Amino acid sequence: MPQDLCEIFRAGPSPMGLRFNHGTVPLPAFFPDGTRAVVRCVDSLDLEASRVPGIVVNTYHLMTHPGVSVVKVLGGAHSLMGWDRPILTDSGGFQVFSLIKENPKRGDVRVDGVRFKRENGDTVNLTPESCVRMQFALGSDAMMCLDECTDLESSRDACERSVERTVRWAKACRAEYERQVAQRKLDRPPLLLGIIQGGAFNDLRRQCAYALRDMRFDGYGFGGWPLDGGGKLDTEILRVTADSMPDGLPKYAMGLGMPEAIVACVDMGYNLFDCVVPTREARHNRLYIFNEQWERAEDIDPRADGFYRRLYPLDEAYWRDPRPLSKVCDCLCCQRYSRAYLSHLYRIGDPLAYRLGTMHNLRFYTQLMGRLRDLGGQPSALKGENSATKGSEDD
RNA sequence: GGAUGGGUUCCCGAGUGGCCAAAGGGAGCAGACUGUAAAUCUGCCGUCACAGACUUCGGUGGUUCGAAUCCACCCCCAUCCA
Repeated sequence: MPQDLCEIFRAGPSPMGLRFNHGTVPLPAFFPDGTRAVVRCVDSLDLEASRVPGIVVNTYHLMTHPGVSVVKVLGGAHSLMGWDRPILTDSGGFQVFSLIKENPKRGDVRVDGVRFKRENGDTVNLTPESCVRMQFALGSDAMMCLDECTDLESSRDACERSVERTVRWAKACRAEYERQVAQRKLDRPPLLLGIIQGGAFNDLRRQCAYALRDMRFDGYGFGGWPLDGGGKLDTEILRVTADSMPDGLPKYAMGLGMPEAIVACVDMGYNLFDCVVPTREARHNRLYIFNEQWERAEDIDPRADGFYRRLYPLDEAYWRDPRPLSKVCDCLCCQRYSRAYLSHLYRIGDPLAYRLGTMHNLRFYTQLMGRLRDLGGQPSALKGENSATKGSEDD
């Protein structure tokens, strides 16, 4: 069983980290989204410089461009991207939610999977089996089961159906996964994580979680959309779901989130995160900085009020500001350039602005995760370990 | 000196008699962004005592109930010919 790959939880009181085929990652960890095999505006050296421990890519989007077979021919996603740290592959289930529910013309959900309609008229099918096979072909370190997403507004009927499908698909994913592992004779197979649905209904969440636990996945994800229309987090449903996941395995809060949401989720037991916020917002003139009162990285306290704020580089206040974005940050931008220069780059829309901004926001997130580990409550950083620490974000 | 095409609100640029304070871009300003259809999207964008009024379409006169739109002259710009 791949269960023993999760050394984090085998190591007793001093856990080590989540072991992937491409390195061990101390938890809690944040993986930025590189949906289409690129974390937008930065390359893999930039990601390493930002101490990013791993990334998430998307099976559906890669199936569309450049095509899974292309990625496979090029040696998998790691080789394609020149990235040798862990890659988690998302299944594409979320795209049912974000693409098809927004616009039903883009496809439909069926009993045995999802049918996407491309703009050129082609249709592509995503089934639990094809989804798992593609994630193997991509060279995934950790793959997600195909699921059907709901949100807080979804009706009980819709959530029951989503749980029913998600569980059935999970079972099919599990079976296909076992077939692939046997067929490929893998001695170190990737991780396979199940996704818990159930919308805003506590009992459905538990029901889904327990059904998935029977399939003994290597970790569990909170699926769905735990935010209301105003962007407010439903902490109760997150907590109920976290509590229904087995301890000692990855608890992945998919798609979350804002810094304060991550802190709250870590306190609930979640230890793995991904989100587009740091990268997208860097491209949208929003940079994250820790409280400016703090002089050193060790001062950062993510549980303090006002532990961070957003800085808008276009703001006139920074046109002549010679200071770095943040005193406590060691990213390329903060080490080398002033707010004034960055502001100028944003104003003229130079791609360098987006690169530096993205690197900075990513470093903000990796620093945040590092501090959360240091301050405990969750398995702390892997310190002093030698060979397997290449995913570590710590200095 | 001659010919032709032009001069529109910060910029580019539609508009050739009323439905025009004037399309559409851009810039500017203000928001949004949470398993990325997102270097994107939304709103505002002549002035004011703001369900109304006032001032704008190179200038000055004129025609008309009514003109950015028609006429006359003038001033600029572009290209071409001498």
